[in-house]
Amino acid sequence: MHDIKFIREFPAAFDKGLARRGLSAMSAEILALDLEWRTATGRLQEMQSHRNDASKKIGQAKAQKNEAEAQRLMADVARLKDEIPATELRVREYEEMLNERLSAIPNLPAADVPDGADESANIEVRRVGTPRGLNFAPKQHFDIGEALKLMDFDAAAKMSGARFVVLRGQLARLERALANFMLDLHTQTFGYLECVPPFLVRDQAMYGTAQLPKFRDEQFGTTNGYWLIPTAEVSLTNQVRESILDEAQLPMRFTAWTPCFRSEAGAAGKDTRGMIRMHQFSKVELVSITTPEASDAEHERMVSCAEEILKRLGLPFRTVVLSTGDMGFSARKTYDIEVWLPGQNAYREISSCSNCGDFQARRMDARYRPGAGKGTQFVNTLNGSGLAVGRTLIAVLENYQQADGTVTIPEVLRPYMGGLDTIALPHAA
RNA sequence: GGACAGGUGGCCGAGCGGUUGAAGGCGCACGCCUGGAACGCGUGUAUACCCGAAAGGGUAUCGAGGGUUCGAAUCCCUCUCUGUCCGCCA
Repeated sequence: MHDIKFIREFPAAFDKGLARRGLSAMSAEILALDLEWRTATGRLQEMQSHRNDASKKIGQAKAQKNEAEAQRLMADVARLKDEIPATELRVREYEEMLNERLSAIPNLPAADVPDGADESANIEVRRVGTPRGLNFAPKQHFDIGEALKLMDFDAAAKMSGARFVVLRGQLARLERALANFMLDLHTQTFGYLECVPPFLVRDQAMYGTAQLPKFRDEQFGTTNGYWLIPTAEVSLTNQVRESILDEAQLPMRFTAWTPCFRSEAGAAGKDTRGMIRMHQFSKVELVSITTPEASDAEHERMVSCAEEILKRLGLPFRTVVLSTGDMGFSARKTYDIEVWLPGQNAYREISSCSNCGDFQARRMDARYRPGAGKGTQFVNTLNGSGLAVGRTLIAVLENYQQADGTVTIPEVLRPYMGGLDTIALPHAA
């Protein structure tokens, strides 16, 4: 949500930010609406003031048993009875129009975000690790998984249709091992607080992190008003909604391993084979709540926490900063981490870390009290995958595949796999 | 699902339809006191929005939304959340 005061004060800067996102100028239209609202509000408050004044005097007159004076005042104020509700209604209508308008506008990009229309303008900031040379033709993860009889798309399709999978045996365990490894690193080394949050949330939570109102089609909802979270960002970030924190409590760092549900509307035909793009997948999420001053540094830190997972797993990756045209709705700046997939001979997104500034905080009404000075300020919120577990599993399969169809388990995961060092066909020994 | 009991400021806790933004306490801030502290004393301590250069003024907010009234924290209705007990249940 945008700050109407900022738009009033710096309309040109606001429009310029929109232009960088490829959007047309909106400040004039918004400010016209704002002026209507302020005019109506002024009028309403004048009438209310008048009424309050008269009511007070009526009270005094009655206390003094001056019934005639009371009657006179009551008649005087009677006409406000019609006007006040009508004006109230008008104020509310303007307010709603303004909110509707503002809540559908994406966050403005940070100054150091590269301009561009789409992902082709993204800029690689670093590349870590080198793809291991394979002396055979690398297979894609689904071929590896199906050959091992541990990844079953057909069984999943029979009960749930496309974009679902069943993992079994050591692959099911690998998923759990990856999540545990990630959680342990984030909690024990990086100081994130592990959470088990709700997977079903109400409208206002989805509105707070800005999945609503604009991205309703991409969500799964229940028949009785809940939404399945598309990411734990929603539940983790909304923990601080409608609250006023002490500056000393910041930064707050949360992590959670949760399932994520996405309808993938608009992704028809994309990544139809394999488990790159599922309706349901699991992810270890990172969320930070900080002061505005600290959020840029926290953003860098968060990216490095996510990267550390890949480093320890020995998976090659590159980190890119998204261009204005490729960023998500709430972000003012986003880094994507892309992991190397030999089977696809490509880097594919495995994490996305965004600094949302105070954009979500305004929607959630999440504030803090600065240690020095009076009043309250909106917190900054950041979120990032650390990492998408399903895609990490894919990356392990493809990068650690052997010519004989087996998969070596990365050293750091072996303690989580009961000491196992290789995934092979069951009963194949 | 059934039956009760409740939601008041950072926290606890009063509150008769009229000068209550809201007693009292705690906490916090500043000042006095002190060698320094505690104690004590004094003063001050909500949020959002509107008008204003500022000083300041105004409006709204006692879970939410409606209603009654000249006037609602207080009365009525609906919803919601929390607690307790019963039932059911992983």
